[in-house]
Amino acid sequence: MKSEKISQLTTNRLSIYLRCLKELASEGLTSVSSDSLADRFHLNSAQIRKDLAYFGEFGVRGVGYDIALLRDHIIRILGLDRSYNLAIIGAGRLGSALVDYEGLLRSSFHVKALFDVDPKKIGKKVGGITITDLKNFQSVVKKANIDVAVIAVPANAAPDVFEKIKKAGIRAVLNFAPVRLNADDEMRVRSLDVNSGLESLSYFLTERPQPGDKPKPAGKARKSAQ
Amino acid sequence: MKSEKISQLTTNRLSIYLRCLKELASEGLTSVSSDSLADRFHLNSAQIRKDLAYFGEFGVRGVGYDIALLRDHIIRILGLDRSYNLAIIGAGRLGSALVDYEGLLRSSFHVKALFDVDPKKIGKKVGGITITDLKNFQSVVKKANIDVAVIAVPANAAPDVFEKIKKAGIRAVLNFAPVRLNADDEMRVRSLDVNSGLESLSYFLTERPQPGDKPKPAGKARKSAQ
DNA sequence: ACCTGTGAAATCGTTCACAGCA
DNA sequence: TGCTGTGAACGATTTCACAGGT
Repeated sequence: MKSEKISQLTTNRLSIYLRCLKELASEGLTSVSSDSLADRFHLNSAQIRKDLAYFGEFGVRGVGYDIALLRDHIIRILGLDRSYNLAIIGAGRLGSALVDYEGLLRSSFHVKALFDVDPKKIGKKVGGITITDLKNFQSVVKKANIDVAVIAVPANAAPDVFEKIKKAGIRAVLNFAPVRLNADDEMRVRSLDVNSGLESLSYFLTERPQPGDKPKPAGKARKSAQ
Repeated sequence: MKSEKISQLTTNRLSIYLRCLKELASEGLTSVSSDSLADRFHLNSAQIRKDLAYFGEFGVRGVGYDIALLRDHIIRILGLDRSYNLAIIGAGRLGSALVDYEGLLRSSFHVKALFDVDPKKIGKKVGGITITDLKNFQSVVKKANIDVAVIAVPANAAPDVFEKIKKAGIRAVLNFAPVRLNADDEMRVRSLDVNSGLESLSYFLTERPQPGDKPKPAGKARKSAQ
């Protein structure tokens, strides 16, 4: 508990716990122990306790956690007790889908701007948001007080867009393009990348006969079949 | 080296290395050292070497790695040298966007079926794929030899859809719904969850004054201010 | 009796540093 | 000399197991 650094693994799990607590709350439950929470959602109870302990003592020994209370604590810890303005770059199918994604409606995140470079799209509306020319990115971002940029453009356009985001001083990026974006320490990029997801599934489906009967030497021409 | 278990972190990085190698190859380069690869893409060269070493000796001491060769090795390791049939469940904006997502076009993954429950959608086409009634899931999955299911339905529908996927014997799932799906060991679920992504950004943006000056005891009523 | 919070142990992952090959 | 492959050191994360509240 001292002022240690909190690992990202921990905060990602807080996000999961929050979702679980919301589900329990919606069932009308009021209290839960780390064990029952773990059983129900396939988590580890010691880890739940440890994760929470980094931030305070939210439970009562012998009793468990008050669901509503713990939920609100996690909301505060994650910074979800305020609202964030999003800008989406790329008004293709994905970008448009995000504008009125149901999950965003009840959340702390609100789409305030949608950009594209296609003159045929600029000026049109998607879910109440007018598509703006990417040329005006910087000024619109300032005016709308954007906190988070969402990259929903094709891979080849993503690096340029990322530079624009950097220049505009936006510190948080959600990236859907299948590219590596090199962020400095001032920024945080989260990539939700369909390809990586599928590739990891591919590895899982590839039943390796043995994970360790590998080909041997490298070299360009096999020295001889011998 | 020995038949150790390969960590998921390693295979995820292979996916990244693959992307990097493709980029280098497209620039006409033929050879690269772990150091230059690391510099260029902000990776760690020792880690690259170690990750690769789990699967074989792909490099040449004093020289480096042959880009095309290493790329092909990783493709084989990840099981990307064959093709996979996808079924997408949910023909909303997200599901439809995925059907002709550019990233999928040049990949090993091919959308073979698209399901929905909405009678108004069933029978219509999206990017060459006819939307099928979810009722026929099991039989269509068998006929089309589906390897991977993609969940693109609202959160409340996701658990039922997941059960259907399980019953149909599909072992790999890409989940876009913001819910926890409890997979057994036979299955692998990868969740690409917009909400978790945003919540992790939210934590990052929440400048904690000190990560460790927490509230203290819990308990319902403070015993006294004393 | 029950359940949290937490040191200590165990496990897992990363980085170092260098032997050995081209 | 240059760069890989790899034990060994280090660091991070998870799990155990129990002291201490209620």
